Amino acid sequence: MTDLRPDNRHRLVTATAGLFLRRGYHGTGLKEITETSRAPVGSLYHHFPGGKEELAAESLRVAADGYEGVVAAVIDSAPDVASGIRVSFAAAAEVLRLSDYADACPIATVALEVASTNERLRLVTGAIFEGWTEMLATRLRSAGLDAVPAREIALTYLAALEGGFLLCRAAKSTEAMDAVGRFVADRVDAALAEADSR
Amino acid sequence: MTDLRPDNRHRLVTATAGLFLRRGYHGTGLKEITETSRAPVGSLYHHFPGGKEELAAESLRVAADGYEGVVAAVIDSAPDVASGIRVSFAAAAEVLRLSDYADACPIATVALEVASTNERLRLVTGAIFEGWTEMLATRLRSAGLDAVPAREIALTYLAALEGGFLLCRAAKSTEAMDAVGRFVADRVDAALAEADSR
DNA sequence: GTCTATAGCTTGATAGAC
DNA sequence: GTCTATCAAGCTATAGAC
Repeated sequence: MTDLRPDNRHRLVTATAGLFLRRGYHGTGLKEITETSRAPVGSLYHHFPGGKEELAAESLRVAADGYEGVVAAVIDSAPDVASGIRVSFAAAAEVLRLSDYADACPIATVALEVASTNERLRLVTGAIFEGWTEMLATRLRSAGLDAVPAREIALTYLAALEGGFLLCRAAKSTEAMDAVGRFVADRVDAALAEADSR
Repeated sequence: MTDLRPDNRHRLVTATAGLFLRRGYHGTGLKEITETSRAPVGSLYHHFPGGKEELAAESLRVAADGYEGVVAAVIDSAPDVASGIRVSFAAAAEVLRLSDYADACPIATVALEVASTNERLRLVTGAIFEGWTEMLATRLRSAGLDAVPAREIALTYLAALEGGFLLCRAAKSTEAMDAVGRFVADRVDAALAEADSR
């Protein structure tokens, strides 16, 4: 997990993303960031003149790109979208269990923290969720759904996954993720069956 | 919104709950809490010897009880559970819009912040979500569902609502809540229809 | 029980040598 | 670009008068 690259800027970004995942925005101090990335404070302010906020914006975007890539790969490696979605929920539950319920969405905690207090970061998180939704909607359209139901199901998938992460972390149990996974995958099956029958 | 009771302890709790809603746990300082509740620091530590953590635990429980009461009242005032659930999603979207996307779940932000960093508060948030799930499952059982599907749908309802809050706040749009509301309510309709036909 | 003052530490940010 | 020293302001918590 530790970044060994001799590149302060890169290590600052990955360390920040990792700390946000478990501690959130206000729970992560610059001291902790510079310590775990082994970069001096001056280096942080050289690469990110906007300070913590600017570093946070870039870290969120990088973490989001990585997460989107992983989810897309999981879905695309399945024989069809519906089973890909089913597998992605199972994988989310498995990662939660293996990480003692720490590794969940790299954006959600910060998104809630900044939603009403930091407009710049709120826009960053909004754009990330919009990008994820579009990634999913694209795959559902490729499977035969019209644009409107594809977007609706994509939003429902994402909301269910995020709500599942929240309930599972609070309970230290994967029961909620298992329940929402079944629900969403069944819905996708039904929507695709209906589209095929036309 | 401001509490006018001449009771320091009570005002501390309600002020804390209100601040957590918009700023989260680490984003809320004791200074802000004592200022908005017009209670001195000494009074805080007299009533809550455990400091911020103990005050937070009680504030979360009080806010959760209030929220559960409102949701239960909304659902119970509808002619049946399915339409009650439909109305509750519409009400959540309406409150979001009216509050400029600030008034959402009073627990979620803190729950994510503490999930991997504060075991005592994590247990408090876990118990709250469990209580809400049971409140919903009870109503679904009363409507005719068996215990297992009732619990599954209750968990899905809650996860969808929480995920909807997250996406709506980040986007400053109710699109996600509208989408998940339709999906969950339709699913409840289907489950109840199947139970009735037996 | 109420309240003020303040300790002790950490925070985000800056200045300036190298 | 890198790094250290340091700042002012914030934090949580405590002491002790009333």
